[in-house]
Amino acid sequence: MTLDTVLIKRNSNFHHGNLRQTLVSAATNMIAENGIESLSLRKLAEKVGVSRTAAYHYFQDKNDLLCAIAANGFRRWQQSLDQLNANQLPERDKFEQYILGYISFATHNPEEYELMFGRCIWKQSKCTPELQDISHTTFQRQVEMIEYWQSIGLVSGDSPLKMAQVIWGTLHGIAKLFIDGVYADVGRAEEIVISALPMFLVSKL
Amino acid sequence: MTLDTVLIKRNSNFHHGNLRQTLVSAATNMIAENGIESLSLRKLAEKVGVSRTAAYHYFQDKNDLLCAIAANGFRRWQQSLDQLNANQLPERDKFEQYILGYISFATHNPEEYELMFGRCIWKQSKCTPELQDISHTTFQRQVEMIEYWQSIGLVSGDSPLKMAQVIWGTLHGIAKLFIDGVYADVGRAEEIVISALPMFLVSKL
DNA sequence: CCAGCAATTTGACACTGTCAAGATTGATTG
DNA sequence: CAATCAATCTTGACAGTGTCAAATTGCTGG
Repeated sequence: MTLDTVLIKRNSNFHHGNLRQTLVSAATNMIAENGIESLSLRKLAEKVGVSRTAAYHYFQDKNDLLCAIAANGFRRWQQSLDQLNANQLPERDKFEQYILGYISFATHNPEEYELMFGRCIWKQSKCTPELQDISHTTFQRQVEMIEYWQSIGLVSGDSPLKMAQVIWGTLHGIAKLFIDGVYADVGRAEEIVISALPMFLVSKL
Repeated sequence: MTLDTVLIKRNSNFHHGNLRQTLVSAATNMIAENGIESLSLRKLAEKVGVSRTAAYHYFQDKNDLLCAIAANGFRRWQQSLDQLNANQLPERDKFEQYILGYISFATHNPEEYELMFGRCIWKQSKCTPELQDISHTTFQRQVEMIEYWQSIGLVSGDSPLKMAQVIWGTLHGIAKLFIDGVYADVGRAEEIVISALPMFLVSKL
């Protein structure tokens, strides 16, 4: 059976075949448009053309669905990191790209970002093993990047872990304050983060 | 009519007299205990001993109530700032106290803090004029403090506004990542913010 | 003691997440 | 080819939720 026949069959079904994937991406869209607060499983089901409770065969919970969306976000962010590391830029530029990329990712996908780093998901038991895995891995990678930039004398600070935590904190804070509209008169969050960049460097150039 | 008779009368009523204040403080407690998500107007009403919709005579909305709680939080935080500025400490120590105080306030009142800086309230129309006022004032005061610390050569950076935004971003980010449990293995958020402190200073002492 | 006024309650509605049980589907056998 | 089967999806139901309109209560001045 070829891929084509699979697709044709799926289209001819009046139930979906790949409901899980469909639900996740539809939910991601709805969240991006109207905010995470206003996502209801029922509206989602209607949009996808399926009954209210269909999602419960693929997700334990509403929270479970949200975790899947967040996990997707982490995968996308990891791809960005891969791409960055594949570049042949000078390390100083890589660091700058990393910082700008982080802010750009956060401000262009604010709702998904909130899902990735908002309390609801990280805390306690409300976190899928899948999400726990990928988020942990992602943070580990970022620590290693900072560690490397410190080892070549680019980034300052003594403990790599602490420095990674500070840098991440700064990026997260600026991103969130910007997203939430607290920096009322700032056009792009990049303006702020660029002025923060020298703080992290050994030589302020 | 003395204060006593007022209180006696209020107690003898089986309706409350000062429902508004009662509602705000009860809601603040409930939020502190079980999180902002799980606050419902109906449970709040039951706790206060009043009917489901009583709150609607003092607040337009549930959101309006939340704004009142947030505004209270800002008032408390401003008092902390007053107290700090009244001290006769060296400025370098004041700056440190400011930073530690911010983190301490945020981590000890996580839910209230979320209300003060979470998207739901700042953004767009979902913000009471009262809240808008006091939050604006508070930020203004913090900018002035940073401005002063820059003018005496303590804090680095060229634009005071930008530096205030960066510092605030860093504090906010570290506070939030800590509150949300992202710094899995960190005991106190102060550990991290203390290692970030030198970044802001002209001389790294 | 009663009219009027403000504070509070009751009733109602549309929405939400979630569960248990039933119905439908496409695939797999005899 | 037809009948069965397991997976997939749907229907019905329930307890919550925020919020509005209308009814009710309690207090105060005449």
